[in-house]
Amino acid sequence: MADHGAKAALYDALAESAKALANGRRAELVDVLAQGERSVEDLAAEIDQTVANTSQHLQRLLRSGLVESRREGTRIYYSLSSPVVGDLWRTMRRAAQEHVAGLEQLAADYLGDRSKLRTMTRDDLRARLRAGDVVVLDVRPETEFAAGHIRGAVSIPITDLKSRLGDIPDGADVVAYCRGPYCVYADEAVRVLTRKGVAAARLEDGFPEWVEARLPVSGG
Amino acid sequence: MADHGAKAALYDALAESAKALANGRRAELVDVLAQGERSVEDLAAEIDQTVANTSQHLQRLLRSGLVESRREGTRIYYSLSSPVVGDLWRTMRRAAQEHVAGLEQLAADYLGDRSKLRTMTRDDLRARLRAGDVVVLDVRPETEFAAGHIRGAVSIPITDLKSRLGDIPDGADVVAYCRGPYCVYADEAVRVLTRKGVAAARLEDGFPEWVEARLPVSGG
DNA sequence: GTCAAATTCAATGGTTCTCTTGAATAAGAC
DNA sequence: GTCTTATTCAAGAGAACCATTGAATTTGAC
Repeated sequence: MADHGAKAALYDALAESAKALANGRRAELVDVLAQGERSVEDLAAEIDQTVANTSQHLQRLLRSGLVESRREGTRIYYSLSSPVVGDLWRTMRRAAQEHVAGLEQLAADYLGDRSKLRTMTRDDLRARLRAGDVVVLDVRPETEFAAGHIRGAVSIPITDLKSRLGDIPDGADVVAYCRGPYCVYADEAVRVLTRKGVAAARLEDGFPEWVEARLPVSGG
Repeated sequence: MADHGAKAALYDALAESAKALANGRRAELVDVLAQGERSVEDLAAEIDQTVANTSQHLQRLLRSGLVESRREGTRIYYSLSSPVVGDLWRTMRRAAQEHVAGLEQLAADYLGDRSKLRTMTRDDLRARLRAGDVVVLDVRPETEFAAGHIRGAVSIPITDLKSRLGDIPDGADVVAYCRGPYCVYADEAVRVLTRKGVAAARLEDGFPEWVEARLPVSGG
């Protein structure tokens, strides 16, 4: 290596994108931002941190170039700079899933017992959608649905589900989805629906993965 | 969020895979390991660090699960745990390329002026290989070639290139490749060949990307 | 202009990271 | 057993990271 300084500097810079995501709180932020843009206050509530701390994490992401911001009146909205950032987050999650010790236990601690929840793969759902014999339920907040959703899906935010059970046709077979594989909303929805006697399954992963697989979407 | 502790712990664990790569030296290590297993001493030389420091970085990678090790006599060989790790490294690099400020300059500082080097995409090379009118030159060290290479490629390590120019048929159109888009070997090869009057281009990226694209390989 | 709301800034303390140094281990050769 | 080689361990100093706190800034409403 003739000139190690230059090589080191280059690889340090390449590692910057990993550094930006090398923190649980920032990972949470990117996970939410993968659903669409959000204000600082909103994000702070999502990751259960103070606004000041959230702001600092966002600025770190901003400096790394992985996110962008725009001002609208007194609010500032952050969003992912490009789809590559979502790819990075998902790949990173996949690597952790496969290799990080103890991850399954932590997932179980947070999500509860998933073994009794029926799940469905993207391909299965795609086929069922073609056949038209399934109700696809988007249980994310309304704004995320508006920013983009699985084509043919119906929006009932998880917060409204109990009061809007009447919206679901009798005898329907429901598939619920939300933000991704570690999002609790779809799990919760399946539990609620099953208790009410509605046949329900959870899509294995969420909307961003559906987009990544180039399956049909609406909105946004 | 009912139980933020569990969510935070889960996302901290997901961020572990990013933390493992959130360091320039470890990025260099993974880049080399993507070519095949290596001993600690060997890796230390590659990244121009002390053996002790290299060992500590390797153990960090080991703890994260991204790499594995095996003992052979007095040597210990490290390797990537799975292809997902290579995916992660490449995705991370792509994200940095697209978003990290100043990266191009740092690349130029390390690699020198590439503007005069003819380049070729994977698809181009694939077509030329089918046509059979090109000599593909693997300029990585012999052991990396042995661990796997582009089908039909010839091995002339960059260190031997000047003394083995006779091995290259007269009038050949040469495409050189090495470890990846930030590897200097192929650049150097193209410069040497061009100076000697041999028509030469550099494959845009290296062997791991060729494998990732599921293009034909031999060996390993 | 004043006031309120959303966000950022600046300073602090505790934790983790990173490189260095020199000693300790493990395996093979003799 | 001794010696050599490859690797790891242990301790320490300086830097970077992260959550907290309270003040400062920016914008819009009035």
